Amino acid sequence: MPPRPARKALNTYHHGDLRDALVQAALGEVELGGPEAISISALAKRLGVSQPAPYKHFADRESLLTAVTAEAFRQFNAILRESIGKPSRRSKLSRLAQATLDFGLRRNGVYRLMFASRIMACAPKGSELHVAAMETFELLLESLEAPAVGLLRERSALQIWAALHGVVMLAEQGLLTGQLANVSREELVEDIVEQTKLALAVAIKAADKNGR
Amino acid sequence: MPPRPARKALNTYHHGDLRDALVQAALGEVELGGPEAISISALAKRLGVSQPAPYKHFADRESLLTAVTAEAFRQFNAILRESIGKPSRRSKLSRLAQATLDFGLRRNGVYRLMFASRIMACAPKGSELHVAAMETFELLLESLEAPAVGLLRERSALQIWAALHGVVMLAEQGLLTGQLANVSREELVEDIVEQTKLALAVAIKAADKNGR
DNA sequence: TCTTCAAGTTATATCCTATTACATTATCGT
DNA sequence: ACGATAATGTAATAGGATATAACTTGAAGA
Repeated sequence: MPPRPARKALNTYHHGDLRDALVQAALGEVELGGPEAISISALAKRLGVSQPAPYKHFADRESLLTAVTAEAFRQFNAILRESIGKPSRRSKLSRLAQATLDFGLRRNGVYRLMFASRIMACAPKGSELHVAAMETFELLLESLEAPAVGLLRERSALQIWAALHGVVMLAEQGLLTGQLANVSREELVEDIVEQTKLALAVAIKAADKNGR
Repeated sequence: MPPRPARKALNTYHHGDLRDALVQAALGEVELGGPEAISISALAKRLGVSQPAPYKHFADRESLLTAVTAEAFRQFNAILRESIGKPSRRSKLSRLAQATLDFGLRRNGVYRLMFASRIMACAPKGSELHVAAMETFELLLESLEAPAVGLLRERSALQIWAALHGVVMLAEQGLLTGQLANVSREELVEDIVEQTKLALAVAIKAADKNGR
C-alpha cells in the first residue's frame, strides 16, 4: 500500500501531496534534532519517494528550510493567539510570555530554527516567512495592554520580546546555574513581565509630564 | 614552502601546530558563514594538510566545533574584560552591554555558535567550554555595580543578559522594523540597562523595607 | 483523443565525514 | 648516541548527502 493516502492520486507513482508532507515531516525532524537534522534524502525515504523527488518542490535544502520555518511561525502564532484569547486572571502579556517560554523549551529545535538560524536573516521583506514572523510581533503588541502608543509601545514590546528569547536560550543551554537554578523559569518570566510594565508606567508618566 | 611556519617542525611532513591552526581557521569560517560553514576537509585543504589529518586532533566535527566555541568564549571574555576595565563616564554595565551588542552584530556567526547552537547544550559541567561560558556570566555579575547580592543580583544579571541576547538576535534577523528601525541599537541597549537598574533599585528598596 | 505539463523515476557527479592501514618524525629511557 | 614507542602525518576507501540530467508516468484541458 502507498505510504500516504494522498489527496488525489491513489496510484503509487504520484504522491499527491508531497510538498506539504515534506514540510510536516521536516518539522518533526527539526523538533527532535534542530535545523541541522533535516536531510532531504532521509525525508524522501521516510515518505516512500525517490531521493530526488523533493527537488520538484524545493529548489534546494535551504528553500525547504524556509518553508518549514514559515510553517513553524504559523503554528506558533496560532498558539499565541489562543493563549491571548482564553480568559484568565492573568494579563494577556503574561499569558503570551508563558506560552512563548513553553514553546521555546518544549519544541526547542523548532524554536532555534525560527529565532536562531540564519534562515530568517535571509528572508526578504514581504516573503511568506517574513510576513509570518511579523505577525508574531503584531500579536505581542496586541497583548501589551497599556496606554502607550507608537514608538514607546514598540520599544516596550521589543524589550519584553528580547528578554523572553534570552531566557529561553540561556535555559536551554544550561546557563541558568548558581542560585538561579532554584528559581522556576515561570517565575523569571513573570519578573520580566512585571519589570517591563513598571518601566513602561514610569516612561508614560514622564511623557505625560513633558506633554502638559 | 609550507603553508604555516609552524612552531617546531620545519619539514613539510608535520605541521607542528595543527590543532590550534584548525581552531583559528574554523573560527574564521564561522565568522562569515555561521556554524554550518565549518568543513573539516575544506579546513584541511586550506591548511595544506591531508583531509583526514584533523581527525588526529578531534574525534569528529562536533568536537572541533566544541573547541572552537570554547575559544570564541575566551576571546569574548577578553573583550568584555577590556570593556569593563577602561575608564569611561558610562557605567561598567553599560559598557559591557554595548560591547556585547557590538560583538553580536559584527561577529554574528561566532555569536550564533556561542549562544544559539546545540553545542553549548551538550557541554558537560566542568568542561573547557562550560568553564569559559560561566566566566562570561561572572564578568556580567562583576559589571553590575549595585548593592544587591545573592539571588537578587543574579536575577538582575540574567534579565539584562537575556534582553541583550534578544536584541542581538532580533536585529540580526531583520525583525527590528516599524518605528523601531529608526532607533539605534545602542539606544535600545541603553534602555535595557536603565530599565534593569530601575527595577533593581525598586526591588532593593522593597527588600530593605521588609528587612527592617 | 491527443497533447502537454507537473510530478515522479533512475543514474550519476561531487562533496563531506569518518575509518583503516601505513609512513614519518619526535621524544624519552637506557 | 640509540632504539623503542607514541604522536602526527598520508593514502585509500566506504558511506551518505546534495544536486543535476535525462527519461517516464499519468492527469487534465484544448
